[in-house]
Amino acid sequence: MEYLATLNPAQRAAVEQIKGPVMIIAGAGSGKTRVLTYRIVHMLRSGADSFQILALTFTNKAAKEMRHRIMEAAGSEGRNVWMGTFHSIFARILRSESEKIGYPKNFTIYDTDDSKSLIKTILNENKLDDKVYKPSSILSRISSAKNNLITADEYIQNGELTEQDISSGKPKFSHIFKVYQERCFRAGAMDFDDLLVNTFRLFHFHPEVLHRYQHQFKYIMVDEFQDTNHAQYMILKKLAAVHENIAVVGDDAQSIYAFRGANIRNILGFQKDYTDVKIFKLEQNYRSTQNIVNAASSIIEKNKEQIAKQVWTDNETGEKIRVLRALTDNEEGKMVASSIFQDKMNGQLHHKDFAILYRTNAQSRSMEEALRKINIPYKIYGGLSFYQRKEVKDLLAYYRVVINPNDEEALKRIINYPTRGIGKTTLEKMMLAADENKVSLWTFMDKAREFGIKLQGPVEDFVLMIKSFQTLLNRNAYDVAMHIAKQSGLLKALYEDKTIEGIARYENTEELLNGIKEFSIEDLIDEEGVVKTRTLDEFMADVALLTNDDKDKSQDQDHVSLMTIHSAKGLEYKYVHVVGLEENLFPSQLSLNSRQELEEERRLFYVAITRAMKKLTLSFATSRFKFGNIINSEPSRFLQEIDPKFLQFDNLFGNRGGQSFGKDEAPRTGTMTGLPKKVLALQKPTPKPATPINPDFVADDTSGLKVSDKVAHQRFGDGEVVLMEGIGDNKKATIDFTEHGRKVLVLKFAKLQIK
DNA sequence: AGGAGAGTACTTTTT
DNA sequence: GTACTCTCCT
Repeated sequence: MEYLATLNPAQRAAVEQIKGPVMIIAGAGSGKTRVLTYRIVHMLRSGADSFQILALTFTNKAAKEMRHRIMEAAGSEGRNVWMGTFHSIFARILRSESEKIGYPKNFTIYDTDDSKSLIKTILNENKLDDKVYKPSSILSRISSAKNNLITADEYIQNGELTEQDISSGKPKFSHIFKVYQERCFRAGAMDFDDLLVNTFRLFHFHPEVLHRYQHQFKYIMVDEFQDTNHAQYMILKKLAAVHENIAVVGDDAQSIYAFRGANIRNILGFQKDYTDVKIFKLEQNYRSTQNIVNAASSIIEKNKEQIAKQVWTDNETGEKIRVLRALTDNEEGKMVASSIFQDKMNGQLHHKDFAILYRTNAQSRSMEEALRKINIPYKIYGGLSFYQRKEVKDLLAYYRVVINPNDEEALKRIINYPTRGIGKTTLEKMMLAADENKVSLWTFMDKAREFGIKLQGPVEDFVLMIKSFQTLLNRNAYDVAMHIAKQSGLLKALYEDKTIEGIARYENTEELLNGIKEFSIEDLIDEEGVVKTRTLDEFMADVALLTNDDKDKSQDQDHVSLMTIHSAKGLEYKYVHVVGLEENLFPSQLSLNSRQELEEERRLFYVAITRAMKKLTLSFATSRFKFGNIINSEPSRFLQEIDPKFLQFDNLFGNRGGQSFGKDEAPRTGTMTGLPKKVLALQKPTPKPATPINPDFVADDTSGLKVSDKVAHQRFGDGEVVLMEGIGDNKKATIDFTEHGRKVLVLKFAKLQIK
């Protein structure tokens, strides 16, 4: 039991308690993954069979990481542990049981795009305005109903819910929900949420199936428990009901998925549902310096809703947290890039020791540009997944249709791609007729004669082509995949496109085919030693659940990592830059409506800063591109919530730190340099823009403004133009103000008098 | 039916 | 700025 010796008392106690309900509250950087891994090792050493262990995570990344660590610690024994995301494990169960609840074995998994596309179709057919019924918000409402295990029929019966829809101007919502569900079912398709709902239904209506899994999973572990939603928790409770060896690990301070239905209250519910629960708190942080840990604590204590715990560390005090101020988002990128360059040189570090974290994917652009300019290798994580690229989805859609022709979303994608003379009108007519007859689009096309309709030649040809592909399905996955890619004409269409993007698309398609090739040569050998051919439907089984890092080989290359804070959860880097600390960006404008949402943003910030081991740098820009034009931005309130004794204000470029935001800037000293006074004012509810000094101030027309013109600004007083740049609405003037220093003003907004 | 050009709406976060 | 949608022309 040598592995136990490396643990601290709290960790060790949590590892050794493998029986009964257990809750582990694990602060950031407290060795949570280690505890989870060693717990599994401990189970195996205590005589458990690996296939009796179920370990659930929330993201692919976390699952992959844990699998890796277990293989490391427990060797090949670890291979049989049931480990994966909720969605992938439940998909696996449903693959073998789906017929019991009326779905085909080869059911399709609709991704978000498929779901939205189906919703758009339904809106169209019902002549509903997609400005009122926005597909994304319809989908998220359907999703949240499902996450709470509310069926479409129950929804319609529920007066409170339908009342909400009426008052929000969407009285038809419940109808859309119902039709959506019927259409998914008819297509033999489950969306992401259905994987949970249907697992619950399976267990609920088929006790014998539940019984089997209850007995199989003697030990259950759940990572990131704070991120589970109601449906997931209800399934867990069912699965754990026989052995009750269920351990949940989580940190309420890192709950960042409430927007997706995650329910922190599950943590409280767990304590109520299992009164004999043993609770362990992991509070010692092994990851970060004292400055970082303490700064993080000073942030998170602003939240009202949380479980009391004291995260602390034995590590060195470390450097202060650096705060950088930039004029524009592009300049922020330059600052971050050159700061990485300098730190790397000074500290003899690798690029992979650095990460840049941001709130929204759109922010990656300015960082990328700056890194590229000074030749720093980088890699963007997240963003558009390989499997979400149009050309990849197109080819996958062929495979989906061949495997499950009722898959209407896939069918719609490929029926006229490459173009084969089946236009929009024909398609819509057929879809309407199919719906009237309550059959799938494919069934209608296939059996058109029985409905007394003669289809156009191209449609008949298409049906025959798909059927010919279907006869090949029991062969080797790669052979079939390649055959379809060629015979459908898709590969040819892509090959003929010689634009840069076209070539990239062709290469992506090739990459997908290569992936299938790799998959297909991993022959399976069964107990009798017979080599089993890997088929295309096996490859396709959970392709909808895969994300970028599932096919990523270049893990250990030396590059700076760029990602959203959400996808950084669970990771750590020596040097971390959190960028875009501006009001309306972080915290997001959309989160300012309620305290709950603001607290989630704050937890997100907490997650961001606790990723850093050695040094943390925060940055913000005072103006930034949005919707194609420049908007001014103010520093985030979060900057201000950090106890200033942990902060240090730096100015990498020139002497801008002494500049002010407002007119009433007092001289600053020492580490306070650059601390915007205006930020302090943000503590008050809504900061009003500064009132004009001179109410009679009248601005001149500045269209003819040029360098060395003398001007006056209503707040900054007198100054001289030193630089003009940009055209049209983006025309900017750099002006040296006598009392307020140098500023760049966008003429469209700036009120200036020419002297 | 299909493509090109113009117009518009948009940016949270992920399975 | 971009991605998607709509409309108009061939």
